[in-house]
Amino acid sequence: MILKSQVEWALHCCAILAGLPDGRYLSTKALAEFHGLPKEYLSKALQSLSQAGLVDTALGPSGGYRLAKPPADLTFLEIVEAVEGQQRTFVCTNIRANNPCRPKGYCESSPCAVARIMWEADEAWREKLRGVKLSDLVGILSKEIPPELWKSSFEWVLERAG
Amino acid sequence: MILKSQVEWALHCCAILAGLPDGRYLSTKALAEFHGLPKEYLSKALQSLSQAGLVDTALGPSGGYRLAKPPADLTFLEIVEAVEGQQRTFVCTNIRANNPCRPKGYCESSPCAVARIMWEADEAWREKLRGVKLSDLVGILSKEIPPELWKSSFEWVLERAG
DNA sequence: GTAAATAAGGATATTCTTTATCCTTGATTG
DNA sequence: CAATCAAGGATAAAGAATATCCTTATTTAC
Repeated sequence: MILKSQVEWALHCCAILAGLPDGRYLSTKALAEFHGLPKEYLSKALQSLSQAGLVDTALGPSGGYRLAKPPADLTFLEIVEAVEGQQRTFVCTNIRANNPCRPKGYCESSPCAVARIMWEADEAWREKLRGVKLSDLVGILSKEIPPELWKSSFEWVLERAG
Repeated sequence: MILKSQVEWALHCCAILAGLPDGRYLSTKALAEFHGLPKEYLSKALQSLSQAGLVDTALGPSGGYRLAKPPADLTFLEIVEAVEGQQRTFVCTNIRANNPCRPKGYCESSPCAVARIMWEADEAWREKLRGVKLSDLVGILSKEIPPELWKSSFEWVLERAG
């Protein structure tokens, strides 16, 4: 059970978009080049973000993507779910229903106890991701990335932002 | 990102094995029939439990599986990881290393911040599963399952336990 | 107005994982 | 000695992830 690589891509792209000056857009091409990713396939991940309403888009030259809201209002969970979907990691196929001892027509009152426990773990995962804002990530990165690299990356992006 | 169906199977099978009297074994055939699962493939899941040391096995007629330790000492996490593996759900491919602005030979001091955050969420998921014992599941089931069904299922199992 | 650049998205292909099924081997029981 | 079992190897089918290619409509810059 492994998350799509697009999740990683989307998170890194959002981190870059978070540094974009107001009103500017960054294209798929620039984001793909910056991260060394296949442009066409990265585009699918960005489309997922767009469909989820997390980013705004603009067409034409100088078009591209920008965040739809401030980084402090954008959670990891939103980004992860936009790409990965909202489905739970544990799917209950209700195998207890195959119990040969069950009376015919017997009907469960509630979801399977196994599923409920697994879903609680899922929820703990989501709750953790819900508690991390994109701005938190940017804060960490700004401390960890050497100032020169931070600056040159910022300039690299600005040169390409429409 | 969805867990293998074998995880569900393994959890339900362990719940059944938890009710087995001391020293008795239950075969793959019986477990498959009870849950309506393909015997050969369920066998792979049970082999995973065996390899992880969570169950003991016995060969020959009256052979099969039994828990290797008391249900109160067996966690959901152990069962899930035995089948699903211990790999994290988020794999960091270190795409930051593709940043065209990076000086050559530049080397990261620590794992990517994005990965660290995602791994914390993974750990929250694991921690939740680590906190649930197989005996907790049995306790819930014993309250939820109608007494007659509980009893007839127990007898069904006993008839087939070697 | 026109050419270039863009997002959106449909169609297709490739690779990998999951989900099986079948068969052999060696051990155990009655 | 025949039946039953776990273990595990080999193989196949189905589905998901990972791409690539192409068309369309829109926007910008000139």
